[in-house]
Amino acid sequence: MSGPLRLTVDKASPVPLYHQVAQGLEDAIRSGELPPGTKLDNEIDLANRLNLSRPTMRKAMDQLVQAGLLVRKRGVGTQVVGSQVRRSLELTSLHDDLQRTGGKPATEVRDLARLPAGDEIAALLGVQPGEEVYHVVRLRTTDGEPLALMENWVPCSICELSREQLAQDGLYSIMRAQGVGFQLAHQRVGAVGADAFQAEQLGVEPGAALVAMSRTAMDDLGRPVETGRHVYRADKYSFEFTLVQR
Amino acid sequence: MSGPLRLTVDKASPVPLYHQVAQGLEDAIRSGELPPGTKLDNEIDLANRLNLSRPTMRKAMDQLVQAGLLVRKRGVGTQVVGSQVRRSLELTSLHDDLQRTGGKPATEVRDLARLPAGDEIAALLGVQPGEEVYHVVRLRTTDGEPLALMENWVPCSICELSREQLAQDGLYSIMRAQGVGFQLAHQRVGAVGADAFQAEQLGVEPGAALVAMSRTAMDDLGRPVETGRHVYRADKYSFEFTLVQR
DNA sequence: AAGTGGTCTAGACCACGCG
DNA sequence: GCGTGGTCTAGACCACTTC
Repeated sequence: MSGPLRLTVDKASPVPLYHQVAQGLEDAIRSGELPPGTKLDNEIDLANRLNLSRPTMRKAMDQLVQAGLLVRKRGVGTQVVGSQVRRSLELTSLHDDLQRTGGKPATEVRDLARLPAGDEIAALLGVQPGEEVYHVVRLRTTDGEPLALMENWVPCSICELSREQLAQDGLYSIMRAQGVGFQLAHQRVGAVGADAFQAEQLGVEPGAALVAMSRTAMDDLGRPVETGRHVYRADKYSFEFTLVQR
Repeated sequence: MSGPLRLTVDKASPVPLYHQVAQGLEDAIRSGELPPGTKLDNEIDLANRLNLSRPTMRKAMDQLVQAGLLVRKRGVGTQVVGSQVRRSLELTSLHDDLQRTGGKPATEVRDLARLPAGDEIAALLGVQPGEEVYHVVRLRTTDGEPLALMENWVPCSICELSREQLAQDGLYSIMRAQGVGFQLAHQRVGAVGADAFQAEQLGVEPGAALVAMSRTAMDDLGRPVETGRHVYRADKYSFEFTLVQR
């Protein structure tokens, strides 16, 4: 591909240039304008054509390599990954994981309580055992079908939670609106057989396989602000991601 | 932390400077020399102290931010993430995922055959239906305990496989030794109830929850070179990873 | 106002793959 | 040998946070 590749950047925009370029390239790839296997022009030409410096151009391409859309090879060039399986699984969203499934999501609050943290939860949240934490249990449904049972703990010192908000807004939205700046999260994904309560809530047989996820999220100072354990119906949910060789 | 932080770089080494710095910082963090919550000096001072340019210093720190070890905040500074849960789960290894569990891993080859690709496998591998592919079934054990049942497909045109090699070396090692350069992989992780064969092989009850993983790996030209479906005993295996807000 | 990270530039040299 | 990506430099200006 040495063709035109209509792509423009707005140097006056507050959006970083490398981000504009990355977005434009990603759109071109996902739209099929740059089909799988297409060879891109070299970095310097591309940079010149957009009136950018090479480091800026490279930073844009770095993002797409990281996302698994481009493949670079020294001495050869850069190509669009040759596969249909590309999909959009960046793993970067710290928002609720369920947005992308389509359908009509709804959340029912099964429990909301303030209670003293047990040893395990206290350790995960980096607070003293006995310090008050919120305990939240929610059932997530799409189109009326149960999808996930979510149990979360949040230190009461960090924000305020109410049933009304939780039914509407998602835990992360509520916390973010109160000034909690999420930065990173550690996750563990496995499988577990449904216990009686989980089976009843999710509408499956006891012992049925469920996807189990534990997560601890941290704010911009690197301190834990939320931890949770979710179980998902295995027939309706799985985690997807892209690994990149570094 | 404005202390010395003994950290040196070797400008003559073939190892990139930013990688040396990232490695040194990571070691200092994991060893406890830089405890959770420690505030680092600013980027310019650090760069000067190591006789590096700021972009190089930043690139090193970028890696650790990406790995979830550091947290940056504009106008404030950079800190070591405040949590014990840090762990070493970069998700970067395209090697077999099982190395890190310790124990004595062993692999038994349950099947190795050349057969024409079905529609689904052909689509995943980007070959014509009916083209010959290897079908590999292996059982992975640690300390004699079954851990995973692995089923893989590889186009015969890409490399040669034998039972002897497979019992010894791991699929990826064999393929890499024959010039296949892995670059990225798409993975999907979920849960599934064990069928009769899986239950027998893994030593669990039929219907027991298993961790299910599907993966398609691609070479440096972005073409699929391997696809597989693995099931793991849920009590012995889970996937861990770190999400970073971008 | 001062200090921090976020972005960007315009060069440079090197290592690698290929013809 | 040539073209490619990989690395590195020495600056610059801006946006944001804190005091």
